[in-house]
Order: sequence, then C-alpha cells, then structure tokens
Amino acid sequence: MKPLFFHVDLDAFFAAVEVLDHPEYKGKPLIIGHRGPRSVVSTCSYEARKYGVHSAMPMETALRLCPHAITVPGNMRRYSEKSKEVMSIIKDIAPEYIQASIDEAYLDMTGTNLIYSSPREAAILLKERVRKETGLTISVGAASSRFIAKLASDYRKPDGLTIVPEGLECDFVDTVGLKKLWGVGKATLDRMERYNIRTTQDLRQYSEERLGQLFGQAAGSYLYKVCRGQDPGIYSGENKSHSISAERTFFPDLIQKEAIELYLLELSQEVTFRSLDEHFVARTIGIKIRYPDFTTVSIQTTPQDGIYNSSEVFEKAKNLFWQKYKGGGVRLLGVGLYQMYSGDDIEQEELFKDDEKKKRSLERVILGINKKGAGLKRASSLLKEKD
DNA sequence: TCTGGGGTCCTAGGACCC
DNA sequence: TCTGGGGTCCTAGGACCC
Repeated sequence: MKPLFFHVDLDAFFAAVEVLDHPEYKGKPLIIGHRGPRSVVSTCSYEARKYGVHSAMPMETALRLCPHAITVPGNMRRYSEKSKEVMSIIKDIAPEYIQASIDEAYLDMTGTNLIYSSPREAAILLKERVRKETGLTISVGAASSRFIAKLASDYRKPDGLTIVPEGLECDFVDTVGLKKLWGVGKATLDRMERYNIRTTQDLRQYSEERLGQLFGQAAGSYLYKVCRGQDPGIYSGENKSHSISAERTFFPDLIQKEAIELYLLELSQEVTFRSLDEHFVARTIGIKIRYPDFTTVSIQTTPQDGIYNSSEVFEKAKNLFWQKYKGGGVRLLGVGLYQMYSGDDIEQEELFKDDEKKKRSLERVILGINKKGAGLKRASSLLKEKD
C-alpha cells in the first residue's frame, strides 16, 4: 500500500473562532493577545496580517503597524471546544490521526483509496464538513509523508488544498525553499549563511557526514533527508516523556523577596494541580529565571523519592531559586515538572512518604471542588498561613 | 521589533558503573 | 598506578514549533 498522509491546519484559528462568536469582527483586523508592555501577538486575522502583523510580534509593534486593530485577550477553553469539534470530524474521515497541537493534525490516509475515489475527493469532503459543521476553514496538504504534507498545507493558505504527487517531493521542497522548511529556524539559517548555503539545492551538495559536523548529528541527518524530499520521520513514534510548566513575565521586574516567593508559590500550585489533573507524577522539578537583560538561566533537580504535592514543589522551587539567583531583579519566573510518569504506576512503589502522598490526595479533592467552580484559596492567603 | 507561554528534542560535559 | 571504552543518567542551555 502506498503511504498517504494529510496535514490539516486550521486557518488563523483563534481569530477565526472569535469572528464566529462575534460576527461584528468579520473583515476587520483582529489581534489575539493581551494589551500591555511585554506582551506579544498570539494570533491575528488575515486582515491584520496585511499590515505586517504576525504571531510572536510584540503587541506594541503590532499596534503601531495597525492602530485600529481590535484586540481580544483570548479564551483557551472556547478554542479547545472548537478544536474538539474539528478533531471529531477528522476521526470520522481518517482511519488514524495524530493531533499535533490545538489547531493541527496529521492524518494517516493510507489505504483509503478503497473508500474515496481520490485524495482530492477525501480532502474536499473533509474541508466541506469542517466548514459546514464548525464554521471554520482549514488548509490541507496531502503527500507520501507527514513532513511533505505539513509543508503542503502551508503552501496555500487560507482554505488551501495542496497535493504533492509521489515522486515530486524533492521538487516541492525546492519550491517551498529553505526559509520555510519546518525545523529550520533562525539560528540554523544564520549558520547556513556563514557557509553560503542559501537554497535547498546548495544543501544537497553536502554529505550527511559533513552536515553532521556542521549542525550536529541529529540536525545533520535531518537536513540531509529533508532537502531531498525524503521523510525525516516526524511524529512517527509515540512520545514518551512528558512535562508541565508554567511561567510568568512581570512588569515591572520583581525585586522583593516576598513578591518572588509569592509567585513561585502560585506557579508551583499551578503545575501541581495540572499534574494531578492529568494523573502524572514528576521525577524532576526545575525553575527558570529571566533577568531584566533577558538572559535566561535554569536549574533543576531529580530527588530520590518523587514529588507528590504543591508544598513539596514550592519548597524545592524556592531552594532552587535562591541557589541560582544572582540578584538584580526578575523579569520572568517559571516552574516546571519534568520526566513525568503515569501516577498510578508510581503509587504502587515506595511505601514511605505516606504523609506527602496524603497531601497529594487532599489536593486531588481540592482540584475536584475547584473544577466545579468553588475557587481555590488565593496563593497569598496560603502564604500568610505559613508564618 | 526590546522580545509570551507551553511544549519537545538535542547536545555536551560530568558522574558513575562495568 | 595515570590509564580504555562503553553505557546510562543527570544537568544546563539551545533550537524550534504553535
């Protein structure tokens, strides 16, 4: 059976959902993101893109380019809802699929020539159903590998459909160009510039070994395949390790010990409750500090006996912070849980640490209540209780 | 253009073991 | 005693993506 993959990408997803819910925004430049210093554009409508606005652009710049843009802070819960609607249509049409993010999915359509007369017919059916049932438009790419399908869905947007016939993968990669290749970012492009590599054709002049020397083993063999239109194997295996993190950027910078610890507590609670919700136990905890000059450092630790509740996370986060912090103010604070494993497996082991596990159970109950809308105690009130 | 927040994967060096 | 090679785990930092 010839392999066939689709990549489905929702067009300007967050902005499109806002337009759906607020028809008065239709046809206007719309930016999703907070207004304020140190904030950036999350997504924007195609009307805003005409002014040069794009994702990750500082909000101040975006509003300078497009002063009359409407801005909305965004509503993740609502976007998840709409995302699920689209994914359930995908489930109907594709034998297998992997959701890669809130607004994109890889569909394994291998063998569907028995169901649909052609890839084009299948893609059109999918686009039609999504449009009718959710009011959203998608761009679809179809090809013999996930990687080429991904490039194809981006080739014509919005509401696009691009099919790359078998055998033309390498030509298609040349057409897309080096700058738009998935997995090739600014740092790699800058390095390529130094070797006068400006096109995918240039890249093909290098042996896999040489690319490994220049860009590192993994990146080297990735580039070697990709510039030939070969499948580098994205999303082929199951992802094992999991992590959860939360971070906050402050304006103005944090200076006082009390404020820093208050936010460490809040972030610790946030990641712990999310880990409880997802039934994961972390082996590693880490924190991240960004200084006012934007230099960013991190420190982590992997304790012998697991991390079970938010006060443990907080205590460890606090220790790590004061171990690492050089002074001078804090622009961003982050707390993360890494190397996470399914909680049920771990609860079986280790009979000690009963107290900490009890606290974890208690927090699970609080999480349940909180989900029903009762509202968790403010972090600040918990801090006060401590002294 | 003074640069969010949530993730994943890779690298290089060190510790430790055989 | 001044010395090999491989494997695995941990750590800090980078690169990239949405």
